[in-house]
Amino acid sequence: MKELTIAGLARAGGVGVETVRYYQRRGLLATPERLGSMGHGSGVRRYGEQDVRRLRFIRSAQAAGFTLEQIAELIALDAIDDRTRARELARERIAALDAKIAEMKAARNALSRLARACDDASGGPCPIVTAFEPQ
Amino acid sequence: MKELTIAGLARAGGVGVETVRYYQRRGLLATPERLGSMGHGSGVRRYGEQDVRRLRFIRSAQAAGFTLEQIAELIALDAIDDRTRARELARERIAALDAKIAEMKAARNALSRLARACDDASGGPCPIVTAFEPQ
DNA sequence: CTTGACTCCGTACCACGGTACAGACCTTAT
DNA sequence: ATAAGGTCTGTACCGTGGTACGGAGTCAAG
Repeated sequence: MKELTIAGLARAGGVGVETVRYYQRRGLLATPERLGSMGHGSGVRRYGEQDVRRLRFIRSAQAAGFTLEQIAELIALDAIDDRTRARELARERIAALDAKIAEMKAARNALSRLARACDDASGGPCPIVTAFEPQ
Repeated sequence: MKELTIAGLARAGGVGVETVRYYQRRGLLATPERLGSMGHGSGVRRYGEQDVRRLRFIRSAQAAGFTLEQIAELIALDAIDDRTRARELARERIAALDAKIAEMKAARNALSRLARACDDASGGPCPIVTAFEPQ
């Protein structure tokens, strides 16, 4: 069941070994017992499917704009099944995401205008600094 | 023409005074001469429309995901009217923006699904940690 | 002509999310 | 049995974009 070393876990999650350790320090990933032929305290830690899923969840939640602290909270909420708070966090994130998406679309259009202005008026001016002005 | 003090400029740009100074240190904003009744070197710096526009440009460009270093480059390009490089930067940013927008929309939908799943199945499980898994 | 607010300048510090060692230990292949 | 290469722990450091602070100077109103 637990066959991966930390490097395998990191690879499966698309992160570096140091990042896995960092997440452990932050309490986002468990730190299993070291187990080896020499009994307690020696040997190497092993990781399994659960850990890979957890790691991938962290990355996805990050992509959704959650901070590591919020992700820690989500994981804790999942453990105790606190749906009310989870919904609250999700809805807050959705609102923030919607705002950010709108902002980025506006920026995208401003840039598009800039590029077109540069292409078109091959003799005229290309005022970069005004490219973001409203209309 | 130049009537604003640094606090006025900061207010006009929606940032703090310390942020204006930081941008000056980074070379994004000019640092006009101090001028006062006591001649050279004394007095207070004054800012005008140009500075306000520049400051607003910086904020917009930031919203578009440019780093302060890239913004410095854009400003320099504007000064020397290097349209080729400006177009290049704009197109790179547009591509990055499109990718990011798509990613955020996906995240938004995943969260939306999660919230609905929580609302609906009032008796079943609310698996937050699985909400981001593919499909 | 003082008082209070603002400016200037330098330097220090902050959060965030890692990344990079060093030095000891463990495991595996040869 | 040994050498190569991965692991473990602790601590230090990094880039980005600010934010805070101390002490001196300056300005504007009363």
